[in-house]
Amino acid sequence: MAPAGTGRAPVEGTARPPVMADVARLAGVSHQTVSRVLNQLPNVRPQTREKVLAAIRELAYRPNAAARALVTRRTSTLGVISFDTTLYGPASMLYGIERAARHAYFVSIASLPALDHRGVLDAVDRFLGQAVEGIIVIAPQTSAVAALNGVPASVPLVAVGCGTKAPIASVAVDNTAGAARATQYLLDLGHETVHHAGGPGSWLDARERTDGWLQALRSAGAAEPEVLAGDWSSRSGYEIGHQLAQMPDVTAVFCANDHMALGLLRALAERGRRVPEDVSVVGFDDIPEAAYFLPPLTTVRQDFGELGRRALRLLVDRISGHDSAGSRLPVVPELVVRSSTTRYRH
Amino acid sequence: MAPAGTGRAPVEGTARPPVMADVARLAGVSHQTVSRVLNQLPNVRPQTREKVLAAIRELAYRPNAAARALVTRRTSTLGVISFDTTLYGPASMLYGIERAARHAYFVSIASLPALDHRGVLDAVDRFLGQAVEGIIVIAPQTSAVAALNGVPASVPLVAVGCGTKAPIASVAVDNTAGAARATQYLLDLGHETVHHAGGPGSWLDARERTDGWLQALRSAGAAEPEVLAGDWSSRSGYEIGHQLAQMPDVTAVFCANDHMALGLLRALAERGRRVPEDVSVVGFDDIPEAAYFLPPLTTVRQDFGELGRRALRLLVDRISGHDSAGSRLPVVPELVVRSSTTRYRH
DNA sequence: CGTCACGTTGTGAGCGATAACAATCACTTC
DNA sequence: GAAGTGATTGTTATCGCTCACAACGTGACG
Repeated sequence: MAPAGTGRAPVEGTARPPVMADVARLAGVSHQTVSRVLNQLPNVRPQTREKVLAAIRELAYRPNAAARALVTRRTSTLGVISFDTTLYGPASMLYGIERAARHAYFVSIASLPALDHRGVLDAVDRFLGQAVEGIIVIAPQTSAVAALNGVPASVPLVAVGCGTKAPIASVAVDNTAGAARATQYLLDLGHETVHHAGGPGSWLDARERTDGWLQALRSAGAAEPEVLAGDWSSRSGYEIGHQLAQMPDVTAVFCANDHMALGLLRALAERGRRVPEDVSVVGFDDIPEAAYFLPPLTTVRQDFGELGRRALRLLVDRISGHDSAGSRLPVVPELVVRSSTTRYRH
Repeated sequence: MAPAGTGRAPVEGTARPPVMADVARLAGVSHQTVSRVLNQLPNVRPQTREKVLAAIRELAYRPNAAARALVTRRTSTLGVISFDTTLYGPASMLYGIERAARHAYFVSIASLPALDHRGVLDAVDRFLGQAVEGIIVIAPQTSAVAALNGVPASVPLVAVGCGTKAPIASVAVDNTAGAARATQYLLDLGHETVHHAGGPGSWLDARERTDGWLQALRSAGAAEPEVLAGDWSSRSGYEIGHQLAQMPDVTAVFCANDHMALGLLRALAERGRRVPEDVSVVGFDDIPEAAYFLPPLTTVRQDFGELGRRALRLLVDRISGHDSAGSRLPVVPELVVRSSTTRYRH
């Protein structure tokens, strides 16, 4: 047989991946019928469908995503922008998002070393170039939220873990309630007041936790000690611990997160202040290791995975148009009592 | 002016994003010239280039990634398959990879709850459907490596953190050397032998660390205690710690990772065995918190970020054809001495 | 027995970019 | 002054798929 004039000759060396036309030829149908089978459209005779499926298997055919995206204008891709995914919180949220999204979307990531205005906008721009269908920003810093306001609304965008009062679609943990709960618990134990090792002021979560702590103190009429601000790291907790250890009236400390609490515990131990006998300590997050600190840490549990799943649900709702307010309700954190806290004896 | 018969009328409501032809029309050139400007091809008059760039800016034009991918057969996308990205190691590697890749690639992720044969193959398949240009597998488990052997070589694939002896292209930390170094250090401090809280046997890293420990013991002629295997978690370290605390001859313990060491420290403290006076403890990884354990942990530092970067370099080399063996050299970990270890007094 | 409806299948026209090639123009160069 | 050279620009085909619509066959119905 002379080669047909249809163009593509079956070259030996270059194993070009099969395309829909190849499947159609092998199955003895038109390319459109193959497309119908692929997209599960009705009105294909079962027998025909079987032939097509067999041809697909035989050729190990895989539809070309780019060609499909070109015509449907859907990429089935979401973008997640996150600050340092090495941290437990962001990593857990990312994990929750990806697990929930994978059955319907690809998840593309952008990890930023800093959530400055420029970085966030660049990341959004990159994703728009990739034609993602939606973007989730794990944006715990005020600067990030500010940047998001400057984003054109050409693509659905959801923020997560950026405080409950952000002016954009978002899901969040009720940091304020969690912090108030922890503080109240310490006051109920008889402590006259509670000191606070705070997070960095540029983070909404940190501010809200400080707010919750302050609210609890005020409604109890307790003294309001100055906040010692750290940066979430154990190192900063350690430094704050040394400062607090010098103040004899400190009997209870609420830390902005568990890592800072770890550093604080070490500083107190070095100074000979026993926990919980002399000082009670509470953390925030309930990282998996918190139960194995010395002593095991009383802390406020955040369900990061659930947060990620809710963010995804909210985003999918926005992509499809119907905006369900339900998934925006803040996730309420829960106090986990361990042995780093005890009743204050006068 | 009557609307031209070129088809697309400028509809008011449906703001269709601008395409290359729109830019060309506005700039008064052909779409090909626009393409040339976009792809930085030579032989475009500076003046023309400026006109085109101005039109691009005015329309806020953004090239359509799908259309480009369709014709170039390049998606500028990489896939990263990882086991539980919540863990510090995988999260750090992912971070390193993404940071290194972003200037040239999009990074799509797949987090698996378990690295079984099926899950890995599914993830690879998903990525092939997305037409990624390469895949990195953060595959620390033997089962994952086994699964990778069954993958068709249609796309470049690199494994990272899967031990140094895996039969596929990979980069890794020299776990064996690190473990031997830690063990030798303890022996040099005068300990007659070193006990080992091991990781799960299904992980190559765990096996290699156990190997290194064993090698060091053997070459020193020391006794070889039975390995107590955990699962990386603080909880398992805690349980092993309770077992070891009952054995009076235990004076030094090498833990497979820092989290297990944390649990072990707590168990020893509960049993009244002081660290380092009664028992010296060494970890592995040097997570940021290790310096703030009680006492601060002597450990073996792994540079996960560097590992991620090397994995990316190796993958890019393979994509472009020239396979540089250089980046395959194992990363040598470093012993970080803190106060959880001390000389053994007879 | 013609017509209509419906289930099933095929045909042709794009989607928005790049690649290959042709066309034009300003200068040399002999 | 004709031909050749290289820079610049335009024209057309093509990537692999989905969409809109046309065409076909079959049975129900008047």
